[in-house]
Amino acid sequence: MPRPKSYDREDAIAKACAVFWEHGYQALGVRELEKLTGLNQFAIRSEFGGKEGLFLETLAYYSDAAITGELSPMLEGGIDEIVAFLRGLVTPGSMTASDFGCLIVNTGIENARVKSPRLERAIQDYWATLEHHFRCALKNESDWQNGPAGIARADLAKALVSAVMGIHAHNRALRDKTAGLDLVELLCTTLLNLRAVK
Amino acid sequence: MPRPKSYDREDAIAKACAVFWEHGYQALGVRELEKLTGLNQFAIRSEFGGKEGLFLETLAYYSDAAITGELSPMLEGGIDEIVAFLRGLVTPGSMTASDFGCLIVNTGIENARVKSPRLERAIQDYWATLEHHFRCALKNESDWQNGPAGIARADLAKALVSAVMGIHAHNRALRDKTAGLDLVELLCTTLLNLRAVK
DNA sequence: CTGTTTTCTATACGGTTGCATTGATATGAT
DNA sequence: ATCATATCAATGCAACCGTATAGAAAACAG
Repeated sequence: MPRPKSYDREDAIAKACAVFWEHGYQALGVRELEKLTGLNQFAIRSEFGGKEGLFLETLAYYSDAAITGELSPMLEGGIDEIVAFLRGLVTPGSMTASDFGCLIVNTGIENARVKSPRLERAIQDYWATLEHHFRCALKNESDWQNGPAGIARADLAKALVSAVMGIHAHNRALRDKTAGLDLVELLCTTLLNLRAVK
Repeated sequence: MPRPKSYDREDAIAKACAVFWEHGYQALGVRELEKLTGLNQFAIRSEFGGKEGLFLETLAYYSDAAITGELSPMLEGGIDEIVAFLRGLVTPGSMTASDFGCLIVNTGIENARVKSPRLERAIQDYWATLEHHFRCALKNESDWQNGPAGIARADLAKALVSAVMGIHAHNRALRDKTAGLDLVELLCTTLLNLRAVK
């Protein structure tokens, strides 16, 4: 029987997620990664397939947590659920509000250089999923195809995706998890108005 | 008399700006920087004070170009000028529309790790300037302090700053300078509506 | 042509990168 | 107790990092 592993896999990924979130992918060396996660170098290679492999698992872990924990109410909900999600982005204590922004946003900006196809796909999938959730909530809310001000549902969903990126980017740039608050409230007002005049 | 320099200072900064914009700050090595800008390593040290010095001049160059070339109309203009600026962010051919996003946004996300105080200040100054320009244009437009939907002018200006970050981040993440188009149009609609019911 | 000045090219430096290798170590089965 | 197995800590590797230094090269003054 083999020697037992000195780490808990899930726990290690959670720690890796936190440190990649804060420091970024390229900037974080393997040796620093060891110290911060409690993993040893051999484990990073054999268990995760090196630094990029660990990072990919981290992205999946982060995405799953966000989707099941924060996005999912929008699948069955409406504008109220969109509003709740948006407010969560700038609410201290919420999973999606962080001084370090969003791991996916950060990676999307980094990866324009790294150009890893695997990272690329993880990122695009996440944004497609977010857009899908917005679409669902907007569709659930009503049967309008074109809003009162000529706003198409599909376009509004895409616009919200850009806005979410901006809220996260602002939070990180200012190291303040509430930096994007004004955009959040503007969007909430717009969405609630949209329903009022529906 | 000294040996003449083999480079044009302004031209070198413009090239450095382009490559930092595309590849980021940390990710771009000095040797690669040499090749891409035509500068030699000695010049980077003696003329600009090393890699960070060159990058700071690059940030100043980028900021000045954006402020004088794209932001300034908002100082004397109104909502029309804000709309024109926002549309420029996703209009191919515009200086502020790029597959690589925005140098300041990218740096703001990188610098959460780099933690250089000099970079920090350049970034914060830029966003403060952008917010100021939005404020001016909104103030010029009318004398309302609180918009019809309870939107304060100062809050709207801050919201627009977050939105600009999001548009750039989306453009870069998708390597498509029009990715943020839907948010741009949503904001334009909101702004023009705001004026209509003023 | 010589001397002075500044930039140039080339090389060197210590430190870090991600990954690979090696021999010790810890487990349960036999 | 011995063995098989897989993980561990430690070290080595070539490549790169940003910077520093040294000698060659290019300009003009005298």
